[in-house]
Amino acid sequence: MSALPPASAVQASASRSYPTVAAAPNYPALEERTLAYWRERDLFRRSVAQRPAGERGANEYVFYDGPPFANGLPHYGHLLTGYVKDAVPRYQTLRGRRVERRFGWDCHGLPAEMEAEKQLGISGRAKIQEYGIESFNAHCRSSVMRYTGEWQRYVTRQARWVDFERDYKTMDLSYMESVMWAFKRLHEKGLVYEGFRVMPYSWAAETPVSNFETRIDNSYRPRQDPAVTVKFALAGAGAPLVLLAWTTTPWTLPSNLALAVAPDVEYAVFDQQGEHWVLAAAAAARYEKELAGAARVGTLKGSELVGRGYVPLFPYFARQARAFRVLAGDFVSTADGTGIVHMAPGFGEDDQRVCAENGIGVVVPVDGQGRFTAEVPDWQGQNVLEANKPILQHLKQRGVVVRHETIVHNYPHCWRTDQPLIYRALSSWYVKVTDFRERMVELNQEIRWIPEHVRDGQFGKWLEGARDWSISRNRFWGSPIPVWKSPTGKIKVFGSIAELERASGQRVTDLHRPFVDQLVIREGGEEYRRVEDVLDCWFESGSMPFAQVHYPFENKEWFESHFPADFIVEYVAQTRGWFYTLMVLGTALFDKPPFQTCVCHGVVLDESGQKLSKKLRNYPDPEEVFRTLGSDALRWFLLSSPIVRGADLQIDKEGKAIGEVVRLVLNPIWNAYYFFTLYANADGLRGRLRADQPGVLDRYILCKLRATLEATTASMDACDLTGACAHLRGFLDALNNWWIRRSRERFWAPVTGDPARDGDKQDAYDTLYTCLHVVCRMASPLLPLLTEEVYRGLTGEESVHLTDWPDAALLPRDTELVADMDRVREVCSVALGLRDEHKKRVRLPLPGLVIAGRQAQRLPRFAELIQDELNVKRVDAQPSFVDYAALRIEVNARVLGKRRPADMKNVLAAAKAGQFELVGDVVRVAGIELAADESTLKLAARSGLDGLAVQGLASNDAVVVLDVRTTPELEREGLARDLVRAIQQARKDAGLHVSDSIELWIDAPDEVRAAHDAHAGYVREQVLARAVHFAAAPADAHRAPAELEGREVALGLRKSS
RNA sequence: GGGCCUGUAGCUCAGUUGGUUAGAGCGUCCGCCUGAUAAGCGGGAGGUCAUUGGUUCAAGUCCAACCAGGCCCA
Repeated sequence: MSALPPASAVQASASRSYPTVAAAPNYPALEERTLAYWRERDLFRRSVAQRPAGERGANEYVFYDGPPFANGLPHYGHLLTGYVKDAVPRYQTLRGRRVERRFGWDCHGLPAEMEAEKQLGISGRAKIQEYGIESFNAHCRSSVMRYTGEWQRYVTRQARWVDFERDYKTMDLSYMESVMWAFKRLHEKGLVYEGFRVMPYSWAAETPVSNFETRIDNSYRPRQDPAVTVKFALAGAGAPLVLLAWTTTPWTLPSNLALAVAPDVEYAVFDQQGEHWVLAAAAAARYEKELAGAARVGTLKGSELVGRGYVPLFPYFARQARAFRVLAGDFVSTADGTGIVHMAPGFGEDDQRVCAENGIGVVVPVDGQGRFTAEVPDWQGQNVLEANKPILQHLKQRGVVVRHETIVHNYPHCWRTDQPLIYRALSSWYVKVTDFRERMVELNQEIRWIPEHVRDGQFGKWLEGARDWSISRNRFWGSPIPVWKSPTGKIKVFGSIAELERASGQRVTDLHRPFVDQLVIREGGEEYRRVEDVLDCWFESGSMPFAQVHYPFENKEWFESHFPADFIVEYVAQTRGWFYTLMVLGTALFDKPPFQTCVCHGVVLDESGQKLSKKLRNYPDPEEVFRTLGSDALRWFLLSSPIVRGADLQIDKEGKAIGEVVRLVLNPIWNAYYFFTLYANADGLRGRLRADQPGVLDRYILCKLRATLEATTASMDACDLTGACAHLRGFLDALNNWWIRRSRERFWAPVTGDPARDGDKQDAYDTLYTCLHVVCRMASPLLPLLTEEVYRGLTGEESVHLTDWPDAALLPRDTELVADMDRVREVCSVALGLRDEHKKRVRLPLPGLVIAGRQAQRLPRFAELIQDELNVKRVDAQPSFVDYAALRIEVNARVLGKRRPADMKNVLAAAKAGQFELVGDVVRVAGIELAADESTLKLAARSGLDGLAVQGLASNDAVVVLDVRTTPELEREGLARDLVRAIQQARKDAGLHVSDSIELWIDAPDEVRAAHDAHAGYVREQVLARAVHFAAAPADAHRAPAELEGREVALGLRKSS
């Protein structure tokens, strides 16, 4: 295998085993080097290429890229999605799968058009037509790709591997042809129709928006609107009955054609100065003021009102057939308003439906820009929302307004123009989603959602309530609706360019408007012209599984083996967007769920829970984070947080939390690597990949490594990146803060030639090497840049991303050892606590430690380790702790609870109070004899013994007894260690290398000299002193004053040759 | 009005099929340690597990109601 030296090892000398590693690396610089290296080596492509696709793609892991719209710069949300889109495929690649990753661009749609309008300084459909659709679309085409360079830079910098060259664009001719095909297939299946229906409409953008476009991206915002109650006078004989109706859209009153009541609701009649006002009895309390002085004179069921005619409020549509009657409405509630609903079928969904059921037609006296038409001459040309005021004024003058107030409610706004939407009847093309809704609900059960609740919650519920999807937009920049109409209303639908060319007799090289509009089809003496609309761009994003490969015109087999996707990811709101449109088209066209695993991540918020906003600048600049902390830190920060499981994530403005990742994750890996190379180079040794080391410490960490690997594998298999991060961090702690700490001396032990000692040294190298080797591969999807640097430095191989995921079977499994060692760590922790409490510094040796308890017998093999860690002269184990502590009984509630539930209260209370009998092995509590597995004997509390410090373990089944009685010899030894420590610090301050020998001067009180003399060999060996002088240091030596337990010491040292 | 999610230490979050004394990281204070580690270790302070009821021998955990926040839908 060819192996260039890693970038950081350019100056590595031949005699060294490993590159010279910086103690404190500049991560961003390191990342830039690695990115350049990947590029030079074409590693992404090769990492994909080296994995076989398998028979009909059997070995492929299929990933779909949700197309972003490149009209703005990427923000944290995109970066997060990008990290997930990268980490999962990297993992699967290491697992041996082939994972193609093609970048996609969303090009069509309103955002592009709005941007173009802004740039061209024109606004509105009329202006665009005046400007020319051809030039307008040409402008869209170029402006839509404006930020692609920026995107590519961000995506590359975040170390996301994705193919920008074989990308797909929704505006490509091949893509659009596939979309056209999809439309025709739906039409053939009878799933497309043209209808005249009320839908959300943006008068500012002059286009309808689909029901789910209004739901994405928080388009509902508080808005102030008038809320008025107006009087409708019932026609006919008898007392003048007046119905009170409530509305927040006074501008729809001129189009009123009916009133609706709930048939089962009780309506009250009040006599108000001769008029008989009618409103729901439940609503009367809300009108206390208006009804002041009015007497309730009667009660009517809603059904009694149904069918009654009333006097039109306005003259405009007074002659409308069957209109101006009271209808029964199933949607009428008394929760707000009067329980009587004014109906304008042109401007409300319920209104239209109920009116249609009662044979009342639709009137829409409002034009495309939201202005009244000539049908309402009094306000002709006025924007309907602005007309609210004059209309109200007019009605007030006529005395029909009972109440006028202002309310603030959540109202949908156009996501592009920020203007309030209106509801308005329009002609539009629909996908008959309601026809196969049930099937979508079924297929949804086959999808694994992360988080799980999305399946039956947000997404499942949405599917159950799915409505027909309006897919036409009367705009310009988009895929055309491939429908041609004749003057007599006959239609032709085309599903390919070839069909279109045949029918029109013209070459077709572009499906965009206006070219496609010029194609006229003459047949049967009629001229067919295309309906003007273009497709909702969401139809195109939902088409990406097949349109990206120009299916079915090309790549038929490919598509069939690459649908559905194994994995997709986007933020959770895409349940209304991309996830949904994929589902609709996947079900309608192929009767399959379009993806098998879907990760829905949450939203990145600032530290106070606000959405990130460019205006507020309430988040750290991503580029700045890349420049100062690096991409891996940001990646880990995001992937390790619950945001990947759908929760929200708060990010502080300074990016402190990202900096912590450097300290807590990156540095530990780097430091272990640094430590390894430092000594390996000094010793001229290399580490080997092996796992049969006999020492308990090595075996422990290798077992721990295996457990970590197994857990991480399971997490990654489940796309649980957060879990994987947690497992890895746990391991790093054990490796750095236990294994390395306990093993340091093995590394700096001199090479002796004695096989036993040298073998242990090699074991240490091999263990650390193996751990790092496995960690790098395991962490490579989560820290692709850092692990690349470390892995290459360690192995000399080309790339960690070309290797395989480690095999757990090659590592030892010994759960008992792991449990024992974790217990040893706890013993040490407790003993250090005792030392602290008794003010016995660790450098001061203590005579001994006793571990007492049933499990203690397992600990002798760790005695040396403990002795070393705690600086005690001996470690003993005792099977029973009765000599050191009182006992109490701990009831195993789970077990006993099953057998004697009713007695639990008494037993537990007695046990807690320490009331129990112990006869031999039999425990009796509160008169009940407990079986062996129903209780455990534990320590009650620590009890001090003379000269002994005692403390129980957290499990309370063993006790640590530290002998804290010191002797003059021990004090001397402690002092000698203090001396060594001071000299080591001086060495470090003098800038000496760990292997430099020194000449040493000590100017110190007699006690220090005595301590030194008693341990002279130890001191000299520890500090690599060739000679020690008890005198003041010469002028050319490095001098260091020190204080040893209150004694002033003047040290001097000089590197000796 | 409805659905989904969340509410646990100053902050960010874990908390198994209900089981006795609710944890971690960060921050903070004190101490220790330091030939890899702008690091590490030990300890202290910091909690009415949002609230209220219920089920149960036993509730952070299950149920109901309610409050607050987020998302989604009316």
